Amino acid sequence: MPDGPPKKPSRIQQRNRHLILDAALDVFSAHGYRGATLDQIAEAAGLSKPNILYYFSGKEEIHVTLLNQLMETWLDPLVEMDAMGDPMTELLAYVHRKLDMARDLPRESRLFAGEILQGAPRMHPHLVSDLKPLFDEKCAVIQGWVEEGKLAPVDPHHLIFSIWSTTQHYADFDAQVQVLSSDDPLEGARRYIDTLFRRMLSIPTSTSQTQ
Amino acid sequence: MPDGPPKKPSRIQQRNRHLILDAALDVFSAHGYRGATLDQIAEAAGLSKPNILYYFSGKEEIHVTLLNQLMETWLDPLVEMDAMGDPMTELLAYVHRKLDMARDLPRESRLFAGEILQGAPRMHPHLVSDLKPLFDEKCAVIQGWVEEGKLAPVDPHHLIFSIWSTTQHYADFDAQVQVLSSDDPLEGARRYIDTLFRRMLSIPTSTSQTQ
DNA sequence: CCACTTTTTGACCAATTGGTAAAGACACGA
DNA sequence: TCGTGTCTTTACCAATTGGTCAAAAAGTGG
Repeated sequence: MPDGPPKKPSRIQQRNRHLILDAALDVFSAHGYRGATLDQIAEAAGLSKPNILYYFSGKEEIHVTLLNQLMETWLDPLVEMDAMGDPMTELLAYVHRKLDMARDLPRESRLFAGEILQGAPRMHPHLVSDLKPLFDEKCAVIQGWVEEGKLAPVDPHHLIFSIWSTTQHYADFDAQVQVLSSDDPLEGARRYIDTLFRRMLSIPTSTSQTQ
Repeated sequence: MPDGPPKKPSRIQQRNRHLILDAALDVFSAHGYRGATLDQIAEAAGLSKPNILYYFSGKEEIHVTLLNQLMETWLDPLVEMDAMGDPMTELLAYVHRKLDMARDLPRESRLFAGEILQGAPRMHPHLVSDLKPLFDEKCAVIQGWVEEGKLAPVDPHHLIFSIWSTTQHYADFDAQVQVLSSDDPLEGARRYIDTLFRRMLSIPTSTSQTQ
């Protein structure tokens, strides 16, 4: 059963789909799935509502499309962590890449957070098929580093959880961070988080540690 | 202009208001403010929709009531951190109290997270009037501990942010944590987070540290 | 048992919202 | 210029949803 000619998308299609997805990212990340309306997305995109539905079959397809695109971007920093590199260097570089993402892609971070917060109704399959294998693989890498004595003893699973949570916090809880910070928090965050994981993962130099 | 007799709430009023708020906490934390419907809340509470509106003037009042109640509970662990106690003990006890809350009150954690994620539209005043002063006060306490040499040098603001994010992560991102964990993650989390902040805050024993 | 207050319900409404149908505007190659 | 397929809009639903209202039903004190 042939699929028919795939038909490359026209210039206009590319432009409008991109317009819609960008507008939808704004709206979904600000109000959540249920809180977002097609009218809001249409207005933000500068198109009419039926026109939106000419490019996407419905609200859900827009949301799913965003989530799919996001997954790739989201996993990339972890993918880049190299088992062959220096453990401390690789892990700290990963932390900094995640912090860069919280700074540069806060809408994406909030979209992801909102989806997970509500039980990942649309993303659960992706978590199992894409995230889980990568997560397991990188946990094994870290475990290897620990066993080689290149890192202080640490549970890789929770280490990664804490990297995610501390970095994404600055995007997801921005409203709170803004209230509590006088100057731009991101610079301080960078120094603090670097120190946090450096102290967590450093092998004690010498002397006996208490207990 | 007298306020009239305050009229203590009847037994029935207390019971039904409590039923409604508990049901609303379920629904709001699972679907967010916009995603929740009065019908869902009514069904979860075992009451009819008009009956709900007999006890609360509208959807928003229910939400605001929950948020107000929550604020007290939420700040309590931080309030209990005692400037007179031993710094490391106090901070680690605070971390463990926060982790207890993520375990025992996940609905509350998600309600709070959802509100902040969407820019704290209803809670912003509370953040400024309640959270900010407490936060500043406790930051000063921690700063004092650092200056006394009782803790390793650390930015108190980001330290608290990282305590919040690492602990609440287990409630807010539970859907993700569940996918990635084989056994119950909370026990491992407790050990990991304890170690994380212990290493972060410990004064180096002796010897020179590299760099 | 009776008056009186509190609680509960069924019927209803206006606004919002996701989505459709069909006609019209537009682009573009022959 | 014309015709054909692409894109856009206008007008319109049906369902959902927050909320109202008046009347019925339960409590409650005397």
